[in-house]
Amino acid sequence: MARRPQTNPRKIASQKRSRLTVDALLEATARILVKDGYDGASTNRIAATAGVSIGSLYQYFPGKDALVAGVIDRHTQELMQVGRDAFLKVAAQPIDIAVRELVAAGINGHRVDPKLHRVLSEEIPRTGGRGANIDSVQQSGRAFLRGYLEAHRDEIDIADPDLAAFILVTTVEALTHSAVLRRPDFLTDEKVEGFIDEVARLVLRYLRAPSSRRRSSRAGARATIDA
Amino acid sequence: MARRPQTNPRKIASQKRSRLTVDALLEATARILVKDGYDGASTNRIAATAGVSIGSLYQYFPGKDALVAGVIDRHTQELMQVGRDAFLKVAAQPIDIAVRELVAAGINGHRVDPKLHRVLSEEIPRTGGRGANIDSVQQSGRAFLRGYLEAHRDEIDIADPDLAAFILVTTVEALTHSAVLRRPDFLTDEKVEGFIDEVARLVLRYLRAPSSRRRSSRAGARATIDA
Amino acid sequence: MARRPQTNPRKIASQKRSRLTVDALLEATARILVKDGYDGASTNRIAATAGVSIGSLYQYFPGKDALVAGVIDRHTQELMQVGRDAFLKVAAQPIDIAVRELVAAGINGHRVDPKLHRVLSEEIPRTGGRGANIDSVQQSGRAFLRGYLEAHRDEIDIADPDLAAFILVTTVEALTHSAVLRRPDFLTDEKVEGFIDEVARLVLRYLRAPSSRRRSSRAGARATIDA
Amino acid sequence: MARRPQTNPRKIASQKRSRLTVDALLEATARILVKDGYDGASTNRIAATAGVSIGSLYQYFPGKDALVAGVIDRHTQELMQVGRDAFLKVAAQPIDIAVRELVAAGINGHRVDPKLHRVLSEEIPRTGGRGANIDSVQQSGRAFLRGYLEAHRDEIDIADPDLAAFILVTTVEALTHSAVLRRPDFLTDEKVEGFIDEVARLVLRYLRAPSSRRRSSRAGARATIDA
DNA sequence: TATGAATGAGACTTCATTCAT
DNA sequence: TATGAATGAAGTCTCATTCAT
Repeated sequence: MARRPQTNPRKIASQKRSRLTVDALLEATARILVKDGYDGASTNRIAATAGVSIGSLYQYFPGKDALVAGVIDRHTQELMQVGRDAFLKVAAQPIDIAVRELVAAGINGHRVDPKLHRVLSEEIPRTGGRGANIDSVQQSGRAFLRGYLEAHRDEIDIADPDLAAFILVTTVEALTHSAVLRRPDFLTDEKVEGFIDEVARLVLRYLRAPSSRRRSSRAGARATIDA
Repeated sequence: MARRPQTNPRKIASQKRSRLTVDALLEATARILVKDGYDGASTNRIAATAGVSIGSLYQYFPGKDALVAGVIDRHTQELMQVGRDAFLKVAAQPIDIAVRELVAAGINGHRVDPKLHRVLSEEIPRTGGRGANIDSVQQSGRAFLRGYLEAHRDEIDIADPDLAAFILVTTVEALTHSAVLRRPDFLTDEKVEGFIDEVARLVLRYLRAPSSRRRSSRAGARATIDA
Repeated sequence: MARRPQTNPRKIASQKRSRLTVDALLEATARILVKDGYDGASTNRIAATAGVSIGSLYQYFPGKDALVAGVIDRHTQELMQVGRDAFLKVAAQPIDIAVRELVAAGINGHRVDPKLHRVLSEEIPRTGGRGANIDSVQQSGRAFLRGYLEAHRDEIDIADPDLAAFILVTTVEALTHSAVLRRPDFLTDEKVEGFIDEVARLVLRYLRAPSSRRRSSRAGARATIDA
Repeated sequence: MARRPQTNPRKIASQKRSRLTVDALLEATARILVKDGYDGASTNRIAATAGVSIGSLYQYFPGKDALVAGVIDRHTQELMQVGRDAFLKVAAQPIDIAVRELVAAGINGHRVDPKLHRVLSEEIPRTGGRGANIDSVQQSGRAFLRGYLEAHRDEIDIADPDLAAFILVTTVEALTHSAVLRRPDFLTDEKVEGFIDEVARLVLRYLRAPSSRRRSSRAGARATIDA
């Protein structure tokens, strides 16, 4: 009697609902993480903030760590997108242009959600190993960079691209990260260009073959640094 | 006559006992921190590991954070000692020599107790601001480095020593730290020299005035790098 | 059709469960308070006695004091009910009748749960001010009494009804309280009437205008006291 | 050699010292009790406040309760002294004079150290029974009063002196106590006389034989109340 | 599938008391 | 006799997780 044949739509509806619930939970987790840190984020609070019952939370996530991992994943995806875009953009550019662009991308990456980034990178690692982890961003960056360096190997003076990629990614990451956390004054509108220049200089001088004294870049604005 | 007043010795005796208790607690805290991270370190467990009653723990430390702060302090002292020694040693050396030495010191610093260092630098910031903190090591390094750079300013091509000090300390710290944690293969006996060379190269090329093309030391095997 | 939405019943069911838990906790608190006093009442013990987990206790009460306050509230409600009833009953009665009735009510009030009453009035004030408190019973009694006195002001010789109400309520409360605690012999069946007479005498002589020598009721056996 | 034969003085000295230590401890206990209540009074804190080591505290008192009992004793002695003095003073006085004096004494008793009195009478009883207890003051008062009533039995209209003594002592104690704690406005300089009058009136009307309409008192000041 | 009451291990902390020195 | 470091039972409370409805 009166069985509405809406099984399929219903399913879709519930799938949509699931998605919404999951999103709400991740959103709530991120918000709380930012506001009160890892320890402030209790599952009960996350559920409440998401407007979801604690029971439902456990229906979608096996536990607290899974929620945090989910947030890390989301954040990581965004950062990697920023990185990917930057590398795509500079793939064909000479190194002096490219380096500036990539350093700027590093800073921009840290602007996606700096507070969340701080919590995620400083408070999470915890008892080690398990779960998603922000390091994957660096791994991805390293891979892209190695590709770029190999493609431009005639412009640079590097023996071991693997080592160089490690050094550069680590360096740029650390400098932008550290600046965001400890020297935000370096990133004010009027000083940020100087900061980028300096970091780019560090990188360019490192990469550039001593002989290959500039020649490539088309003297664009400040893009050419007296390295 | 000649009855030496035993008041003082007695006091010293108890002071010694206190000292032992405190040391045992810090030692236990460090050990647990290394083994199970910040969250694994409960005051009960610390007391038990130290072979001390929980009451005694609270006689000397107002809580868990105070213990961790104590451990950070101890570790920080050691690191700063390594740094101080290195700077003293190279104060009068030309930059190419100095840089290698300092980079090596950076790595050595990370060898003091790498696991503890990891925990301390990755898991602690937590609830934020308060208390001792490993950043002070970098601050101290920055100060020393600024001093060195200013003393050797004719050898280098740096506009803003403050910025340069920030960049270099952050960079070297990050590279050695990252290598210890993520690329221990770079630090094996047969490869560590290559790693040091590469980092030194990064630093030297950054610092060196483009014109001041080497002239100083040619001595010391690999000490001079073709930067 | 006709599927009664079970949402509501379910909710009611859980509300019932909550109510049971809360009641069990208050009951346990009262029992322990009576048996071992305020300090004997730990949250753990209360939870255990109530057959409830400590977690549930904290779900409903923010802490020990809240439980005690809950017990006080319950007890207070009962006492005030006794008082209200008594005042209602005597509102239109002449003072000699009324006074006896009210004194009897005072004693009855103390019979509701004398041991609990003792603990509540002697051990609770503690850390002071905050929370429910047994004083409110006296306040309420004072208010009622002031009303009665004003309504019967032609029968009595009182200048300041506020002061008189304070004096009478305090006096009757103290006498019944003290008798319960320290002279239970005054309250045995064969002596209690004498005790009530005596207290009523104290009150009546105090209230009665020296001139208004009885005239009212002569009825009710011992109800009229030769005051 | 050179043994100073001061055994005796030394003993006295140490006895004196003991006395001082005990006093300091009781003093400290009282002070802390007043300032932070029973729960704020920890043995460690008492010892510290007294400038005595915790070990010494236990040399003189078997535990915390003993200290509190000591304080109660001291306070009790003072109160009883006030009571004794008052009864001595009025032993030969007619009741209207005597009652006023005694009520005043009740209030004065509460002025000895009201805060301490509050703590002692409201926070101490605890798990019951054991130790000194402020009730003894009332017992003593009851005894004195019974004596007075018997000596003046021709002035009064009381059947059972035991019951009357109980009623009066309880009443006066409760009224002064309650006024101190809850209606300090009744005890301001300009209102206290009115309060005493009213309480005296309560008492006198209760005691006085209906026929023995004043005659005794020598119309002293306000001493004669229109009862 | 959703709900939220219930659970209980375990974290942190205090404090009366003991005892070696 | 004094000292104060040490003890540890006991208390308060939180929070990840389960499970009956």
